[in-house]
Amino acid sequence: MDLSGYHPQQTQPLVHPSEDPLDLLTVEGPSTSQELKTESDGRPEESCPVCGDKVSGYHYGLLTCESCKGFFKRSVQNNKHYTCAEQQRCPMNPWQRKRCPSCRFQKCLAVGMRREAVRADRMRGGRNKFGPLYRRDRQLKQRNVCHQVNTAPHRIKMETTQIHQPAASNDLHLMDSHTTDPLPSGAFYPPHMYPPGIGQSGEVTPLDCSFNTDRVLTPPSLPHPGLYHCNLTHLRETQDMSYSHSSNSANYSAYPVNLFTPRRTPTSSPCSTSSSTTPLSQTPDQFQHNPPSTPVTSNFLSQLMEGDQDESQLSAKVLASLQREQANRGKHDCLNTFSIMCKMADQTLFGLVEWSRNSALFKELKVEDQMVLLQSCWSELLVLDHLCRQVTYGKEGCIYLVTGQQIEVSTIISQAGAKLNALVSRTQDLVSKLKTLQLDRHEFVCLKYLVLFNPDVKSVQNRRQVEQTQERVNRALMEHTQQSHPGHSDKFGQLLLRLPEVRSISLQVEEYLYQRHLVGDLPCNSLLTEMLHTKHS
DNA sequence: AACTCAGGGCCAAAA
DNA sequence: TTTTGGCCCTGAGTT
Repeated sequence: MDLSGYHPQQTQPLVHPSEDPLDLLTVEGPSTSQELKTESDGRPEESCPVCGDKVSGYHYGLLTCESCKGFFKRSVQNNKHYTCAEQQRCPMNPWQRKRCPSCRFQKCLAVGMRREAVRADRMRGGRNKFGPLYRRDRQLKQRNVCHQVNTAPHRIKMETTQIHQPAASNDLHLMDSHTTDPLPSGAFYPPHMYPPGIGQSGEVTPLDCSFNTDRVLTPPSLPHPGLYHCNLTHLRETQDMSYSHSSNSANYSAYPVNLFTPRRTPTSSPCSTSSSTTPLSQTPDQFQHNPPSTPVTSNFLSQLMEGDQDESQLSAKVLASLQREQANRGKHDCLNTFSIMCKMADQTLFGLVEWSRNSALFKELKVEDQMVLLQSCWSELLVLDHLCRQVTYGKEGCIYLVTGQQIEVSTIISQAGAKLNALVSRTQDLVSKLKTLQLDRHEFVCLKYLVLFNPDVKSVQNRRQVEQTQERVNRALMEHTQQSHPGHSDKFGQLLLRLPEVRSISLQVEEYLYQRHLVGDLPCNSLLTEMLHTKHS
């Protein structure tokens, strides 16, 4: 047993800016984040993502040690059901892995080991269906090692490709983009370039999956120990994290390490969705409503509005990302609906993190406080962002996606499971209430700030500063609502009353996503997954 | 045909 | 007695 190199929290991210087509296949799939060391002969020597022991080869979808291979095999073959005597947070290392089979098995699943790879017929020998992916993964690793040797340290780690199972039934249809969409999707995709499953204007595009039953296999190598028990404190320590990589690769593994790294120039981020200079003509009329305000409030509100996300840019970015993902997969290997939704959410989340990072108020905080605040409210921001989109663009009975596409709520209800249905219903109820309140862009931005600057978050160091900012935003929101809707004296109070519901929905979203993650449905190494892990670790 | 390597089985050791 | 984990066998896929 070689533990000399076991450092669960330390990963050496790499980047491999090759022009090799293989790179295109790798850029958006879940990454291989297992720790990667280099032996003297240049072969990669990795630690098991479950327990950190020495890897013996690819087993059931990813590189693991012999011990976890055997454990996983026995657990699946014997249909074991373990129960954790603690709080399902047992430490997993070579010395303690035997203590709690429940946590061990959960972690096996969480890091991406595949039940399907354990043969029901118990036939020995031969190769499984993951063979080509193991090979590709290995090639990438090898190249990463070479590149790591030849280039500077602290780069973004290469990713592996995703593999696909035959499409499930229960097709879900996406409706075409809205007629008043901020970004006509057709403008970005000539017909022949349209990724399968991504609707084009005027078409009804089937997606080969359902919310409930679809399963796309995760890649052979998934998260690393540092991800499973991650905290994001390593983010700010990482140097030389170039944002530019996400422009052509949307490298998910790049997100976490990039979040709190100072950017070289304000314009260097292709992912930036901020656009104080973006013409408002791209936004709906209701968002252009800019009532007269007192100079003080007006200035502060203007400050808050700076860097507000531009829907068209975000939409373009997400669409482009999905297109790349699908192009990398080939026409017979479509993303399923749930994966598409996750990727949309992931991109949106990245945009929200960018938004906060661009905020002058947020930048005044210590990096540590920025991290804990974002870790605390990311799902609320996502929910608010979704609500804002529905109130602004959504039609009755439809859910408007960040890409400009729409899904009929009835379609979702008919195909999704109970939990997702409950979530959709709750959210749609809230959308109705907010539509009644006629929220404008300023008010949504204020709500986002109120959620972000939450002085109640544990371990905030400069609580006073957070509190003061929240109070300022609160005041600005109050004055704005009074001035913009003088006939609606209680609008301010009504808005604040919606926040607990936002909070509650966001927690439900987190719970739902985490459960799907545990069964391997969530794309690994997304910012989404990272945030989920941070909260659950 | 030889080689590769991932899944399965075996069994001594550990719990 | 059950579980673990290292080692070896098997055989489909690759060279």
